[in-house]
Amino acid sequence: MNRTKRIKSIESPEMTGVPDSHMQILSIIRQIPRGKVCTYGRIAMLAGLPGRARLVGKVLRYSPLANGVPWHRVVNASGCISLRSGESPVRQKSLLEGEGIRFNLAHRVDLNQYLWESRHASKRRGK
DNA sequence: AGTTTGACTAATG
DNA sequence: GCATTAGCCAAAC
Repeated sequence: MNRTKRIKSIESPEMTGVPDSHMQILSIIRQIPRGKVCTYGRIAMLAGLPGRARLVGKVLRYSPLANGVPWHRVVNASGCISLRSGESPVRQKSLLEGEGIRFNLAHRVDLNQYLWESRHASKRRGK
């Protein structure tokens, strides 16, 4: 399957520069409900791109935030906010706190409590 | 065309 | 828990 191959011979001359993988990733992020977070790695996995966590970050960086994508609900595997240098994590933190998400003293969220696991799962995660 | 970089992560020590 | 390493891959040098 060609996930990075962009088809030139498509009916629409426009919008041919967006790889399928990016659309998949954005699609997953859009499903993160309010008050929950998801990790880069898990998003990649749900998008059918296991191991491509960095691609998720890249997509978010290049994607205009005007896409209705709840970018602020994406944190790293440690529950910390990962932001590009230059940007303050305060904004993302505020947005999450506004949804009822609490941060601990290490500025981390409790993934045990807030991680969105996409429908089913319901795996036993400690207590 | 080779190297570096990055909104990442799991595995080690 | 922190530092290092290795995998990852597309864009930027």
